[in-house]
Amino acid sequence: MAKIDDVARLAGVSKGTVSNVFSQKRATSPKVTERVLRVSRELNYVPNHTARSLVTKKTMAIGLTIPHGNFFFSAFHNQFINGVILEASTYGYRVLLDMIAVEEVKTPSLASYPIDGAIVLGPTKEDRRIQLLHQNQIPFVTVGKIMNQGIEDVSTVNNNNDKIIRDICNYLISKGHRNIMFLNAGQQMTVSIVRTEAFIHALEAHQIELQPHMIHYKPLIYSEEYMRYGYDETYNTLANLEEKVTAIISDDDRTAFSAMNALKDLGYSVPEDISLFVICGDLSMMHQVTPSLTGMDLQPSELGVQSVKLLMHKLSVLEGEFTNHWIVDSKIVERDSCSSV
Amino acid sequence: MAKIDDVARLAGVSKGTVSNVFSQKRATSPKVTERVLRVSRELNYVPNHTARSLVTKKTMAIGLTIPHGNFFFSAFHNQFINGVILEASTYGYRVLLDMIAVEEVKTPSLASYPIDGAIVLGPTKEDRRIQLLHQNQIPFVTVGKIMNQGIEDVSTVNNNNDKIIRDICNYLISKGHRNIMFLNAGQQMTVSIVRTEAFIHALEAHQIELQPHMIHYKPLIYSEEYMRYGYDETYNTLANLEEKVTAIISDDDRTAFSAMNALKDLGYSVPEDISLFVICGDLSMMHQVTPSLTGMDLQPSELGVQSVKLLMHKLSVLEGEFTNHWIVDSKIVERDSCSSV
DNA sequence: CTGAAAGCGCTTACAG
DNA sequence: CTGAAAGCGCTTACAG
Repeated sequence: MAKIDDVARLAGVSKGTVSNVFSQKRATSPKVTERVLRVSRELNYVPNHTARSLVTKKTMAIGLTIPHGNFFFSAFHNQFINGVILEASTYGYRVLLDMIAVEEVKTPSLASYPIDGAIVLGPTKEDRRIQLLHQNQIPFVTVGKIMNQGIEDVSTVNNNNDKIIRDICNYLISKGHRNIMFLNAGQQMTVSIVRTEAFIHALEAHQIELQPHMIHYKPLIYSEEYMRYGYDETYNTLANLEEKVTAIISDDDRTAFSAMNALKDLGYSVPEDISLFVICGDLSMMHQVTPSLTGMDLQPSELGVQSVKLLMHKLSVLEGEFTNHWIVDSKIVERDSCSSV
Repeated sequence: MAKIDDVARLAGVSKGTVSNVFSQKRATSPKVTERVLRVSRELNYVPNHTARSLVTKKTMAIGLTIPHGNFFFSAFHNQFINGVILEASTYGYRVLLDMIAVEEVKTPSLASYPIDGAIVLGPTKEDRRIQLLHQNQIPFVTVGKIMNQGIEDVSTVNNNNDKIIRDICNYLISKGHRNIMFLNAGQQMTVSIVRTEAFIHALEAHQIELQPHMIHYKPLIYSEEYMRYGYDETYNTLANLEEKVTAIISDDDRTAFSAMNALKDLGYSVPEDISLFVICGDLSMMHQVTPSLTGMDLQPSELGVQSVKLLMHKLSVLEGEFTNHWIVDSKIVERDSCSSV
């Protein structure tokens, strides 16, 4: 690989000048620019990214930290990541994918983390990733609320999960449902905690008392229960509960399908006997299946874009004012899986 | 951030020694090791990754290049990426996600690409990404066959797509199907080309002549047709074709759902009237829906693991012999969507 | 087992 | 607009 000295020598200029034609930080005369570029092309020269990083102290990469161990990509995450990559590339940033154990204390890494900033997906209570980032003074933004971290003023991009659950509950209650089962996300995620509170409040607002066994949490991904989540909860709850459940709120499409299977085995059909609402599902899945599934549009791609934007502000690559807490809109998309009782 | 000089001074040793206790490349006495480690902890010191990279000429990152523009993560890709990340972390490697335009000639990047090697997902004919990698002398392995690249001896990890299609066809033909429609992947992908050939051969082997309009290709992702792929092809073909289609092979679960919607609108049911086979779908989706979908297990996670292993061999981090072409097994998983005619 | 010194390939004040 | 020189924070022969 040709290096800057080779180009400088052959073009008859100094290294500094070669550097400038590539970085564009100082103007170079047209003649010199053209000559340097030509020589560079001949030698197949391209500035060494690492050497540049060492002096600029920028890696031009952001980390996307995905909770490892209790997580699996869903359509939501796919779209989110698409948004992140596309937006990051706008600023010349690349995306480093990283799974960090949320809880286990691993042996500290042997070297500093080669990123300028990070995006933390799906924070949990007392999330270790956040502690690590904070400790290493790496700017970051979380996608989702943080809790119990003892860190001030963390930048966050998020849906309004409180409002989402209230909207869903009001939607179902307005259709006459009063016995609503909630298949929530994993218990360790802060989003689940927010949702549960909102769920209880929404019911209370309509004088509905929360029945036991009406809120369930997604098991850890590698557990035996994981693959049966949705089915077991639905089957057991509907088979045993005194009061009849008439609506189910499901965290994602997979869980919804699983629940529908249980309903089928119990002899119920959707939406005639039971209404089904999916919070976070693949749009094309949701409308392709029968019945098509009513759900929320969370704008995952927009969440990705906004989290990159916020991070770029923190890294001062984006100028101007910004809010530390950005909310991405969401709205109900009605399809065929919810009906009135 | 503390640097190696600070630690060396405070611990009363040379920088070289500090370097050695962290890199473990040369032994250090217990006393010195302990002292250096203690000081490092006090100063919150961790070796600078970039500085190290500059001299070792290793970034300890591999790139995962995803075709941009005509691509969307599916469950297959999720599991694949999971395999890649997990296996890569075994060797201390991180994964840089990258979407490179497959065809457009973008302005050349302003700096070298900070990866030691790359994995190319879903190669197309005359794939630009492969040319770029080859040109920049970055070791890479493709997941999928390459065609028309003019490059010798490219390392490849792949399913045996020829065998997969033959197996599927034989499976369907053994159930009496002779009019089989094939909803293939995107036309530009090499996998589609291999599959189409195999499809034709499999039919020929049973003296079945390929009817027109029996092979379709997935449109580019941002096209208007994309969202209707599966539905339109199924509807139009079944409504207009003289001979009745009795089985459909679908590239993925999304397309299968789409096709099922068309079948419903046409008054056909699966598997009574039409059999449906999914090549590459989300296992949990496949068995959660009704009817559960018969399909192939492609072992995407294993594909990810093996492509990292092969790349590590090329980077000489893994010793010993290796084959340049690794095939990952696949097998039919029977569920409820295929029946005999 | 340890140290002193050169060097990895750039960028960046500084000077002109 | 350009150049000479120092320096980014490490690792690595070389020597002992």
